[in-house]
Amino acid sequence: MMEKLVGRGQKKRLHSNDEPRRSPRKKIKAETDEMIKEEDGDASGEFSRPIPWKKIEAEGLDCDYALLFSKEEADTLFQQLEEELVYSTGEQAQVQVFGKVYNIPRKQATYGDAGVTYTYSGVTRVASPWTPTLRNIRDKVTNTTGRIFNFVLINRYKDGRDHMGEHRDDERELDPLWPIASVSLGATRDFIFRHRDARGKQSNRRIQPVKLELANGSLLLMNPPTNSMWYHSLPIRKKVIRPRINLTFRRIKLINEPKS
DNA sequence: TAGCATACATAAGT
DNA sequence: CACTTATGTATGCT
Repeated sequence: MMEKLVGRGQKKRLHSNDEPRRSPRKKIKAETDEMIKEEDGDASGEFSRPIPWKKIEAEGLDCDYALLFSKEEADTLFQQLEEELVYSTGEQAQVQVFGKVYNIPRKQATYGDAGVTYTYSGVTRVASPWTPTLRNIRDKVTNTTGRIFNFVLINRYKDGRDHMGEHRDDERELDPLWPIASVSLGATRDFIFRHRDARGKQSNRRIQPVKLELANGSLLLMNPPTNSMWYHSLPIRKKVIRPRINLTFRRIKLINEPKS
């Protein structure tokens, strides 16, 4: 149970087949340098603020990454959320997988506009009303991306043992043409994408996984068709001892008039 | 080495 | 009926 911690270069492990460092200050890492392009604050673009974005691309994968909050801002937001948020308990904190019931290895909460619901592994959750801090973060994301979101799924990982298995966010109630905006607060965690055709034993395709570090105060935009082509996961990292709160802002289609 | 990371087999319901 | 997501186990890496 106890950690032996002692920081032995946690960051380096992401570079497995290492090459000479061409850009030592990169805040995120991918398998190849080609996947990441600097897009330093082109304010003439569709984004309203000159934040340095990084583009992460692979076959069918399209993400934008930026540091949205300073460390001080992020730490404050984290503490405010720790006081404000109420996480699911009881049955709402369990998942039924293949007939077996498991406790979710993390904590979850759902907030959003009135009337929005979200179904995850057969369990429907109702969005609680936005809290002040969530509104702040949501508005910052909207101002930065030009996108409006009506829902946020929050996952809290108390340490590196809390995790999330490989999955796609491709629920039917999600607008497939809308990006998902993922805000990270607290401990840095590894984040792994795997192409859907590169899973399992007998997949002919050898598409390398894309590995990122999601830092305190960062925003990761997952643009279509990333979420249908790639699975993602937040793997166990036993050396991580601090908590992380992740907020994934989404657009949920209102299910008033479902198509038969 | 011991411990960690990763890949895969596996569970039964929709 | 293809797909689901967490756990357990095997194996490789450092």
